[in-house]
Amino acid sequence: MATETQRSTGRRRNPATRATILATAFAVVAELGYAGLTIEKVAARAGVGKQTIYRWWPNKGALVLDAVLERTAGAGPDGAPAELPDTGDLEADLSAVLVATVEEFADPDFDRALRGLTAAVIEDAELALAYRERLDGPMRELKKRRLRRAQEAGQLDPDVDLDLAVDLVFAPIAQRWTERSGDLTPDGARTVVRHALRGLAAP
Amino acid sequence: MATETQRSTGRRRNPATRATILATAFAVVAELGYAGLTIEKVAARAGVGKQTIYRWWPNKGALVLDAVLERTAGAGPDGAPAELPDTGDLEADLSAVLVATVEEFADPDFDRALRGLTAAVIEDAELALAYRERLDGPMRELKKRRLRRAQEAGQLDPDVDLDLAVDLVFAPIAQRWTERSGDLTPDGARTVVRHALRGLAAP
DNA sequence: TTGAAGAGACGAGACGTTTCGTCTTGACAA
DNA sequence: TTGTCAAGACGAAACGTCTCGTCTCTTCAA
Repeated sequence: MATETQRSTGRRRNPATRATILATAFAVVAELGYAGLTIEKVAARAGVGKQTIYRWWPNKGALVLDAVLERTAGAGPDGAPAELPDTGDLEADLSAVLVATVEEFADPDFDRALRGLTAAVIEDAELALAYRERLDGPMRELKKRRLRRAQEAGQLDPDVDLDLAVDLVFAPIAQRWTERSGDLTPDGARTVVRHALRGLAAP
Repeated sequence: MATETQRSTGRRRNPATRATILATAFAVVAELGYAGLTIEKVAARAGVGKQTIYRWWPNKGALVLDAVLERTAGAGPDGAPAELPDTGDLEADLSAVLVATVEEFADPDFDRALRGLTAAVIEDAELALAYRERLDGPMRELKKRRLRRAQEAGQLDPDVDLDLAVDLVFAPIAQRWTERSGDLTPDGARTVVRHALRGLAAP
């Protein structure tokens, strides 16, 4: 999946081609959805041979994962933001993160691309592993770090499992997004954080 | 989607054929996943003409929704269970429901079928609407009814929105299932309920 | 009361189209 | 010499539409 660093003889891989393919894949999945995305379509639009795609990505899912990753990684300076905000006010910090997430979902391109990736991840266990390791995992780690500091500061139940805490804070909004079961508003996000934290507070 | 009650001339729809198609569709999606499910495959296995499927279902998604619905509906006597348990102990009642959900997910057939449906729902807004109206909505209504009684009994913050409360209690486990981000255990389910209810308790 | 006429469901499968993933070719860069 | 690249041919599979002949069921006139 394009993460090898092997030195070898022969012509080297063209990074511009890789970038073009990923940008095109993102555009296609944003426009037509995951089901509507076709390797042939991406190849044609990117002005690239099909084999050039098949050489580097085993299937649609891997391609879309890389395409989304390329976009979200662009948020931070060298990959991902190194740390979540920490002003000492846990509720405000988590609200800021969740509100930012809600605003990302409001972008139709990002919404459709992420929907495509999520649909693929649900069915494909192998892709789900790659997704966890490269997208969800790092983000979850940041959340856990922030919560751990709060826990050490006595703002959180010291016995609570941090993975559970992350789920309690972030899953309700994520779930609402996948199932389209309600509006996604900044206010709603803040209310979720308030109640979740109340449930996780030190006794 | 087979809910019309129009009287008309001509041969009537055969309920046995409908049942066979839905059972076959469930089996196929359980075995091969949503991406692996093909109308042709269902038709062949069910011993049915393709047109007989296309006549009644516009696409894969609608077919799988009906197939899953047919199964889950079989749980209750005349459709769905009319009410969630209400022993007066809110935490125990909700834990029982969530533990039952976790156990359903442990059935590989049900797991894969529901994964297929969820994958389709994420991408298809129209199918998502049908899913909400026929599967998620009725279940959510039961949950809200149970929570409303608790609210009236003073066990819950009277100002909290019931939809938010449902999400806070049930989304963490659901999210963990879709993303395969952790084990699904009865104990984990009970812990989620405990903390979620603490966050929703009357102040 | 009956029985022909019509409407629509059904199984079977042919049809043109699209996409799949593999493979080949010739140019080109390390 | 080795590997990347664009281009596209290739057979297999599934798509969704259609036509066919058979079968039930309703309607209506005799």
